[in-house]
Amino acid sequence: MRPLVVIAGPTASGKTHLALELARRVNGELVGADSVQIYRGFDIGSAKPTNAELGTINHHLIDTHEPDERVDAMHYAELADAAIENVQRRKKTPLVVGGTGLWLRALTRGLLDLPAVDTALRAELECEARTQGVETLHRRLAAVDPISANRIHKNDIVRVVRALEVFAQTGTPLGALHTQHKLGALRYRTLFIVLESSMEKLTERIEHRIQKMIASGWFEETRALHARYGDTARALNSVGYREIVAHLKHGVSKEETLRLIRKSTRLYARRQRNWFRGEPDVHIRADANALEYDPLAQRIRYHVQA
RNA sequence: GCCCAGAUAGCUCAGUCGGUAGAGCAGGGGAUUGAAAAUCCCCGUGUCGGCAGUUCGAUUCUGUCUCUGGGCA
Repeated sequence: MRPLVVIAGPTASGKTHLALELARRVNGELVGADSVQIYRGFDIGSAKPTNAELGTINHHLIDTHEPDERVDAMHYAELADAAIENVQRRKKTPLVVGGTGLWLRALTRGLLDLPAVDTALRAELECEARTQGVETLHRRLAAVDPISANRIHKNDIVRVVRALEVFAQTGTPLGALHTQHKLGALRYRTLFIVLESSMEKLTERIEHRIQKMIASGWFEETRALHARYGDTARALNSVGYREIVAHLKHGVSKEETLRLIRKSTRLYARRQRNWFRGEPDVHIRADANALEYDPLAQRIRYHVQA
């Protein structure tokens, strides 16, 4: 197993900054793990590292896909495996950095071994959920996969649809597969760093960052993306972008839009914190400021060379 | 100075024909196995402005005081 550094944590916790700092010290390259940064054009609102910040540091899986393409967790993991191999072949250290928990888990531990998503089937189920109500689908799920039905709330359209989809594709209840699979062991020798911060501090940083994004033209960026891709870009439904789209389409005031962006960003940060809090095999949990300098670089060098 | 309307959760307010109260917003907690920045779930005790009176019992009725808004001088 080859070594790998993973830097995760909530939005605005300083992941990118730390990753760039480390990349310089350990001769590393960035491998993104971010479900919005992977799309071209989503620059300002996703806090994508700028060319100036990157300098000579190479990056992978950032800016690699068109907004109307579809990348899911499993596909990401395959792409990331390839990117990591590529970096390692050149005797450099991959620094996986991002806040998309499921993608990181897919990469570091693997998901269930299942057939690729059948988009037609999914669209059909979604349509049924919309016309007949999710509860109807949930009842159907209870008949074929009681374990999942019991675990998934009847309003959780994403998971109800996914479970029905898996059963339709494989004939096996997803619930049964889950009980067998558990969480796999780490697929790489990994130094897993999770950045943590109090909500107060995070809120402050989020506020500051949003101001900066607006000043850099986030509204204009969103307007252009929406004009070009409309509903075909799923990332337009992500934190901030979705609020700006509502402003453009339904005339929500700018003040109200900013208020809503702040709110959903904070909620998002909390969701991420919850996710990473429960993640096993994390080696370092700390505030980014405590990690920027030598002790960490030393440990990483040690870890990587060991 | 007089008249009227208010004073209840962090904010805006509802309500209790007298038995100590609940919505929205704000805020908080949690789930998460190919949509994941997605999707979903859970959480409301506060001298009911102060004091006194009536009452078995007052946030509710009465009086008074304070503050706020509006009107008249």
